[in-house]
Formats: sequence, C-alpha cells, structure tokens
Amino acid sequence: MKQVIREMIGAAVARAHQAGALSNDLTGDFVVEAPKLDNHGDFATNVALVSAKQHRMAPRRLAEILLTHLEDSAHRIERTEIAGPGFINFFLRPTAWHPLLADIHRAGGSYGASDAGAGRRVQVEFVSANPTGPLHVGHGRGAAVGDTTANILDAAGYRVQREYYINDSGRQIRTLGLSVYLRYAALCGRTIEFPEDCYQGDYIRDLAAQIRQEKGDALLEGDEAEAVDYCARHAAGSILEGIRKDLEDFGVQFDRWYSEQSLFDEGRVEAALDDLRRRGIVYEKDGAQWCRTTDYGDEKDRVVVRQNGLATYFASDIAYHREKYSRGFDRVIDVWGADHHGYIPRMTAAIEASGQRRDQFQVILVHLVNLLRGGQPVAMSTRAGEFVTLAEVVAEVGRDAARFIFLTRHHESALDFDLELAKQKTNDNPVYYVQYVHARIASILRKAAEEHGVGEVLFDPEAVASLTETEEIALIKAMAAFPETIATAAANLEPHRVTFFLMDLAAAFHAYYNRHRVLTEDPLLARGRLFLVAAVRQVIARGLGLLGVSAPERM
RNA sequence: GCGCCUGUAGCUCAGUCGGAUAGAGCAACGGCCUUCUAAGCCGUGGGUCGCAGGUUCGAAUCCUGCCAGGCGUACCA
Repeated sequence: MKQVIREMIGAAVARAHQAGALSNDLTGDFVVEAPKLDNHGDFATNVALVSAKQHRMAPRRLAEILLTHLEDSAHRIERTEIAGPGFINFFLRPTAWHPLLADIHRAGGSYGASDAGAGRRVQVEFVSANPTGPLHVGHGRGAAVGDTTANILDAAGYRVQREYYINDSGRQIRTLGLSVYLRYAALCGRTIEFPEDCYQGDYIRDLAAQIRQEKGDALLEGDEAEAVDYCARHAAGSILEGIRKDLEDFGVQFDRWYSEQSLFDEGRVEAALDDLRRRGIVYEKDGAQWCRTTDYGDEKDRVVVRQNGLATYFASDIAYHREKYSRGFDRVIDVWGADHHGYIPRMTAAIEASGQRRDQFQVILVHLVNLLRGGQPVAMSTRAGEFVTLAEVVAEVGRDAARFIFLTRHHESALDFDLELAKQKTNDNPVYYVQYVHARIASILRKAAEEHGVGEVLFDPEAVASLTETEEIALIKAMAAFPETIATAAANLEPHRVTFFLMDLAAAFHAYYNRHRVLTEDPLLARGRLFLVAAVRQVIARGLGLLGVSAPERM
C-alpha cells in the first residue's frame, strides 16, 4: 500500500510538470510512512518538504499543486490534507485495505517473504561455544538470535547456511584434558593438586568417572601426555554431543559443524599464512609473525604465529574465514558475544586482506544475559563452575518462552531474563500473549467447522466488503506491516523486530476479539470475519515460526 | 589513556532514511466475563529523550565536547 501511494505521488509530480504547474519533475528523497498519530491519516509523506528546494516553492504551496494532480483511479483515498509545515496526509477508504486479505491468503506461508537477497548465499555462524563445558544462558541468546536471523534472511530471499565452529584445537582443549585427567587421577586414589586455571565444574568429575569406568586405572600406567590427550578428546567429544543435544532441544539445527583442528590437518592454516606472507601482509618481527592488519583499518598489527612457533587463534580464524568464502558465500555473518567486539577490526582486516570486500562480513554482537529469579540475580561464575545451563533453563521455562524472551530486546542491549516471569502465564509474559492469539483463532475456526459447517475459509469479495469496523481495518493494517518488518529485520540483522511486530499484531487482535464476535448471526459478516482472523492466524504462525516458537492450537 | 556499546515515563524497553503533539508493556488507580478461551480488553495519571553547544524549515535520531555505566584494549580464546 505504501508503495502504491509512493507511485501515485511520483505520477502526480510528473503530471504537474507536464501541465506546467512545476518547472521540473524532480523530487527529493521523500518517505511515505504510517504516522504515529491516527489523526494524521493512514499514510503521510514529506515529499513537499524535501522537494521544496528543487521547485523553489513553499512546501505547503507545492503540496497543494501535487494534490490537484493526484490521480486515484482505484478510489482508494477517502480524503487528503495538508498539515503542519507541508505534510500530505492520506486517509484511505476501508475498502482500500481489503485486497490485502486476499493477498495474504493467496501467499500463504510465503506472505511477508521477498527476494531482496536475490538467492545470494549467506552463511550465519553462531553459538560456536568451545567444547569445554555445557552451554549456558548466554549461548542460548546467541542461538536464538543466530537461528532467527538465519530464518529471516531465508524469508528475505537469501540462501542461508547455519554453521557451528568447533574450537577443538589449542590450549583450551589441552586444559580440558588436563582437568579431566587430574580428576581421573584423584578418582584412582592419587593425591593431586587441582590448579585454579583448570575447569572447575562438576561435569569434569562426571567425565573423569566415565573414563575410569571404561579404562580403570590403565591411563595412569602409560605416558602422561598421551593420557591427557586421550582425556581431552574423550571429554570434548562427549561435551560436544551434549551441546548438540541441548541445541536440538532448543530447536536449533546446524547445516554444518566445522572443526578448527581440521583446518590444521588439511594444511589450510599454513596455506593461508603462506599466501599472506607471499604478498607481504604477514611479516616477521621479534621472532614472531605478524599480520599487517593496520593496512586495513586495525589499530595495530596482530600476531599470527607466536615466538614459540604456535599459531594463534587469529591464524586459524583467518584460514577459517577464507575457507568460508571459498565455499561461495557472498556474505558471512558471525554471531559473537559482545566481549569479543575488539576482535572485529582485525577479523575484518584479515578478510579484506584475503580479497573480500569488508561489507561481505558482518558481526552480530550479542550482549549479556542477566539471569534473575523473581527479580533477584542468580549467581553465576564460570570460573567456579557455577552456572545455570541452557538445558536447565529450557527444562524449567520451556523452549518457546526461552526463545521468545531472548528476542525481546535489541541484541546489543543487555537482557534481564527472569525465570519466574518466563513461566508466568499472564500478560507480563509476551510469549503467551502472542501464542494466545493463535489459540483463540484456532478455537474460532474449530467452532466454525463444528457448529456452522464452515470447513475451508474461502475468499468472498462481498463478505470481505463488510469488514468496516475500525478494529478490523487496524488488524489489516497491522498485518500489512509484516513484509517490511521482515525486510528491515533482514537488512539490519535485527531479529527482535519480528518479535515486536508480533506483539503489536497480537494487541490489535485481542482488542478486536474483545469488541466483536466473529461468528455472528449475519452469515455474510461472519464469513468476512472468518476470512480476516484466518489471515491473522496465518501471519502469527509464520512470525512465530521465524522465531522458532510454536503456534499452539489450544492453550 | 584510547576504542566500542548503552543512557528515552517510577521499572523494563521500542522508535527504519532527520519529521508533526516522543510510543508500548509493567507497576498505580478505575471499569469489563450468561456471549467464539479473562493466558484477554477498555480508561486515567505519568517525560529536561544523560548534560551543553552546533548543523536546519525541523533533532531522541546527524556533528563536537562533557557526565555515568558496561565491555574491550595479549605472542588468551
């Protein structure tokens, strides 16, 4: 509809120019938007304000000329007005909104989708937690944001791949191995000292106990380095399985799990560094090897191979991202915890140095989750091994509530997650507020089928024409915003927009529901209203689907 | 010190490319169930958009400086 108005304005400018009322047919960069205030109409445009300069004319005068040349052949517009400094407000007839209902039904599950991405390939890498411990709530937020962003990009016409990068090489894994080995040794009766920088959690003891059950005391008899290595592999594999399961329970499926170690095994790290060395981007200084990231906007050069000959995490990350692009992705999106934000300039630099444009790489920074219970902070400390895991949260509040709440804030704001609130089945809890819409409509449709014999809700122009109540038009207008919500959410990588859209649409529905009966005495009106609420049900289901939240038939 | 993020109603937050009188929800107060699910709806009050300048027809939005909080600033990941 917005697009229709925009085209009408464009045509009016051209017509006014042809008629000699304007000296040219230029316009500034104007917008057509749904104004915040109802008495500013259904749509408003600032075209006269931003184009006043081109026409050397007062905005209000220009607005007048445009209005006299506005053609509304489809009779969508009830009236227009010039307001304030020169805004043009459009008031539409209710009938102007009716065709959208048919559009929604026709489009079905693809309503709101677009081809903005034009089939370009994009990869979203998210969670990628080290396999050194179970996922906690923070990872859950990253999972919800990443997965939903992927869904939204898919709806916006991209071909999306979801990937999890496994940091299964390097020091952390060795520390994990050592931690398990020491607990194991203790179980075998040895007196050990357990260093502070080892992993403290109880799950380490569990893993050690498993190994003891399988191997007895055998590991103590062989080479210690080998034993530690065995413990590391065993523990990482087992923890990763747990992570996989937790994510599956959270409704997240990855297309690919990518091993960091494989980058070394396949020689990709060396190959990447060789290439950069050849091109003078990697150089040697003070016995280490550095990447010239300052040439690409970073504030200092970064070490890729340490004095001790070991590659840094950054080195494997360079190789990894080069490998991503070599797989043919046009865009690569990484979801990181906000504490890694200092890493962005160097990663972007490395990607640019490797031959990509910097706009082909984007990072979604996900900020902190503060876990609360009844308003009181839940104490968490990864160091001491005390944390609430994602699995525990999902078990307590459910997948739907958890996913939805993770998406109720912009990802760059810290989020308070209150366990008690998440379980509450009241107005305070937006998940149920939205799902309730779906359940209520499902109930109406059931009743329509059972008591009125209405099996399938079909388009009936006459019935739809009877939808003239304010709340009915408000509902259609709310649904009309879905395509641009998805488009904006995709363009800005802001999944929370879909959440807010759903809460708005839900509010419009509940207001309607409380005021009007769908199954009225008047069969024509009832048919029109069924057509309306069936569209709402469909849009709610689709929106919840993007968030990975279920749309229940009953509550 | 430098860099990034955040600062909007008592609380939690939206606010797209600069638009009109800055919006929701919660909390407070007052109403609405004989009717398709009250996990719902309607109404009332509540604001120095952190502060100070600047840019312009117009600024929560852009620029500069300052204040407060968080994070980063490794040959850690």
